[in-house]
Amino acid sequence: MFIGTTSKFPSTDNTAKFCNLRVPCTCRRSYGLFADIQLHTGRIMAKDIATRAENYPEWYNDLVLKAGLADYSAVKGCMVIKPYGYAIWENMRDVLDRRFKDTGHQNAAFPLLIPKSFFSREAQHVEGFAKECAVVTHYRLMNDPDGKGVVVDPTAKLEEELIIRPTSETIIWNTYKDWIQSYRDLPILINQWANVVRWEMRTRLFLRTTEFFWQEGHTAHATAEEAIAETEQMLDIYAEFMENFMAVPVIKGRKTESERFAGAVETYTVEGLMQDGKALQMGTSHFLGQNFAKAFNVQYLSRESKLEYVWATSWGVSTRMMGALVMVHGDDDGLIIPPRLAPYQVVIVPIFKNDEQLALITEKVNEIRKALQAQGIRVHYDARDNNSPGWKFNEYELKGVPVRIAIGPRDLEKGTVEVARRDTKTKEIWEMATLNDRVAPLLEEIQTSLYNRALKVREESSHYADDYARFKEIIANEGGFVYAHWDGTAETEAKIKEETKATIRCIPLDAPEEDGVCIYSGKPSKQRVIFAQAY
RNA sequence: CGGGGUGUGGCGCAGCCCGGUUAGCGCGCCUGCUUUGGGAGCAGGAGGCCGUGUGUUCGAAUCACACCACCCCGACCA
Repeated sequence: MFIGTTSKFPSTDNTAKFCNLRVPCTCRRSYGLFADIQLHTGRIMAKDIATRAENYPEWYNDLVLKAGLADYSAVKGCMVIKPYGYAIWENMRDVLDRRFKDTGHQNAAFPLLIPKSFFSREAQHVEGFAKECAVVTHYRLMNDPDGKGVVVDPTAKLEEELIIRPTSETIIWNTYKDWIQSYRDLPILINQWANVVRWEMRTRLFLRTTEFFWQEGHTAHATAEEAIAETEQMLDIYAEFMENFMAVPVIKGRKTESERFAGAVETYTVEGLMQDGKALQMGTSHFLGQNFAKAFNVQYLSRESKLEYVWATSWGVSTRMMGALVMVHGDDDGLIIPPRLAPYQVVIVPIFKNDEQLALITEKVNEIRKALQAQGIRVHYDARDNNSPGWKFNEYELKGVPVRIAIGPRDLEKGTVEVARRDTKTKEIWEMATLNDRVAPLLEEIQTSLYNRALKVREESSHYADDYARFKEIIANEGGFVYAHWDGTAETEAKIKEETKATIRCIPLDAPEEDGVCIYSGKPSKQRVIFAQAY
């Protein structure tokens, strides 16, 4: 399953064999797409989270809020990313940042505020972002002359209004203009980790918020070929990250003209499929051609002493990936964080009756913890005495910690521990002495298993449709990706969107050539594209 | 921007129709004791300008008007 890079964990042939102890009193109904059907027992739900089958959007919200990833803020459309959620984002960020640097990119920081006039330079770009820009018009407040509070000082109106960046192409190209004179200045390979603001009508935690965090890479090249290669390279890095670290299978493809980034010549995308059968665009990489170079007059002298416009790319992934992580792996008991991104890969819960017992257990745990940490495993020991072990078990399941180790007096006597894995909800007893050799392979096994499970769900939710009636039926009833022929026109795409709410997620890069006819217009087509309803 | 909903201790809610003791319940929190191998029990305790403003009234969480905020559903988007 892993494309490319070698595993951070030792490779595993030591597949842990878990006895399949079902937890009594679970009351979650299994979501239909999963094989491990659990019957609803009718008990009141202790965790008080919606099930996926009942109400998927509510389930998603419950998980984000109750697992402590994020919270609503006092500001409409904006959220607070809480420490546990931010820790996952940091792990994502660190992996990607390493990839970027390994491929020659450097980080930099550009202004949050962009002069309004910059936006009018590239026609497509303005059109795409005009409707969702926050505008700064004044620079000073004053005491309200009529009483309490403060008001905007009307005399402090800005000469030129400033836009809070919805993306940074304009300010960056305005800057690159001064950095580039000769082919010797190229390529410029820069990334920035930043927040951006897009004034959306409707928001959803992580998936669509007014302010969000992301990285945006902006590169300048001497040739179109080189810029296209960069665009593809970054798309590959995203896909590799999503599959190997997020354990989310993605499809790489090109966007149709109507779904393309405002100002791009070509937009590449990585598309994931969520458990409810809706698609999520998880990252994009754009070949910008010379559009921004021309708009900002960025030219260089070539080796042949000719003045040429530079070629550009931009690429980004955002905190939206957090939403994918929740929606692809979570179950009715809570999150399931893939080990490679989990802030805590292992949680150790002591079971004790008194301080003396706890002291003995802690002593043992410290040895275990130290040894695991020496292998680079992130271990959390929860010795709080204000929550029962059962409470902690549920809590860490909600938070999606991949592996839980419980140690009690009986274990101390016998030299054992109870090891539970989150993804399968199974437990078994291990010899304490074997932890060192078995935990890392187990984490790797979970990582692989999560990917395979997600891949299976995606495959089971992928359909072929050869006529429009069947197409509509799939979209309406089953959801998922629908591979279908399309005549290549924006009109057809728009009609289908209007009638079914499904859009063309991408024209997959690896799709075979295949003669067919458009499901809508009946006109000839040479390859299938992927339709789905999307977030 | 249209439609709907909700604002009451940290969280979740009841009370509002039909105005009238000290605004109540669950969770959480604090103290103590007993507990701890799948969300412990008992006892005691702390914590509220009932979203904001104006009005009606002897009296407003409750009635009227206005405002504000957030959430959900649609059109727009990563």
